[in-house]
Amino acid sequence: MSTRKTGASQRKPNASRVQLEARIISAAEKAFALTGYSGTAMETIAEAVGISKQNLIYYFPNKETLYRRVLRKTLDMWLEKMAFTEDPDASATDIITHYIRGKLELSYENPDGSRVFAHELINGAPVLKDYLISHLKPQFEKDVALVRQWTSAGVLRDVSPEHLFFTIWAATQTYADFATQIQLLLGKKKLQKKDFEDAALFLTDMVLHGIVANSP
Amino acid sequence: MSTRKTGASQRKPNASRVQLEARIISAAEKAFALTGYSGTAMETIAEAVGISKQNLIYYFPNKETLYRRVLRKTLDMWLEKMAFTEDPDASATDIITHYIRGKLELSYENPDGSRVFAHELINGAPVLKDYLISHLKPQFEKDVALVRQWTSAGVLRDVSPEHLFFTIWAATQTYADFATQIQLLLGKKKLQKKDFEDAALFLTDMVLHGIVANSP
DNA sequence: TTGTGTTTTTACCAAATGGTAAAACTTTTC
DNA sequence: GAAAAGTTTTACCATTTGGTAAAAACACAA
Repeated sequence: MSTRKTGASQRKPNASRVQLEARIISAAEKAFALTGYSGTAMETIAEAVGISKQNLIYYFPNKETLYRRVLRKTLDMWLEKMAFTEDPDASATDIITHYIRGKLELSYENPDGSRVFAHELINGAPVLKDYLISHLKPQFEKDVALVRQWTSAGVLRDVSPEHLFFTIWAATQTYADFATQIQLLLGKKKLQKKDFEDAALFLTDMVLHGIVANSP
Repeated sequence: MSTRKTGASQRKPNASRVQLEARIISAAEKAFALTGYSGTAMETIAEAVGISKQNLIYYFPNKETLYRRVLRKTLDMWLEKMAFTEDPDASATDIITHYIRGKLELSYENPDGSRVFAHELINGAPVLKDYLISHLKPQFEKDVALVRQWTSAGVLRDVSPEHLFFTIWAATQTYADFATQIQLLLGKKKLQKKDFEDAALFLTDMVLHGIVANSP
């Protein structure tokens, strides 16, 4: 009874388990984004949340579990928006424009998720490999086929659909992953929405002019 | 002849020492590329070279020294080839084509260096920040100015030079950094020269069609 | 109040890690 | 061939890290 809680860690009085877990995942994402899996200590994450390491382990029994949850959260977000083939009536330019903007929005809204993903990929995707094969690849092949159709129909010039996707992905993710470099070169402290808007304008413009047949 | 006996530490650049250092740097590059700075243990590097950790420390007194050497090696390579403004008589399309191919060659020849660089940037460039400001930024601004001139001269359409560079950098580096993903989606065990050639053809084609004025 | 399930804290620990100190061994130089 | 310089090995060590075990504190219903 006399043992008072030193106000060191201010718990939210009504923080439910789910809410706390969300806070943990968010903090973990930030940490993994910065230093990758092996470079991130459980204690660092716990500190960021304001709980003890052992308490963190109570919620996520080990580091890998937490890491997988973080990855899954990002991937779920991505799958939601990364769909390419959606509206069969939309034009190729509309779909591509929408796709580029969607990916850029993700980089803007969830840069840390993008960075965790980048770490994982550079690492050789030890955790994500299976997912990439089972989920990303089929989607990719479907989208590639659609681009090929556009080319057959004379809407697009004859370009490699695969490399088109690689380029769009790279160009959109770079604003999250390499934000430091871009900020520095643009002379800004932090990338603003405006910068992402500029990027979207440039990218859609160049890509469409670059691949659409008979473009002015 | 003249070997002085001044008590000062006088080491001569023994050939074997230089060779061993090169092997160490190469192994360290591979290791840092995979797991980043904090995720890489000195012992892992030593094992890869085939020497003891203490012996490694004899050559590189601490991890940061080794890391900086690895970074510097890559940056030196990059600076050599990453020059944009070179021949004042070359056409814009020639220069851009050459630039894209050069960057893709670097990704092909030194993917590990690219990955170390990627880790460092995602980390917020704690070590490289100064270098980026002092070396990369001036070069960048010079190149941006040149692109702007091309636009003024009516050679290029009015596109953002900054974002053009960001896109080219991202698109070329992705073949090194995210090789795992690309391999997987292309269904290849390892990226071959052919794949980089395809990437070069696609990228130069799309970029030039995308930004050159009056392109067919 | 008390019993029960949940959450947090306290106390440890074994393994890994970056690094020091110095002995032992090898090569070079005179 | 011995001193000097250079290299490798051996022996440690303090700290960090992921993780275990269990006690303590808390929430809440009967």
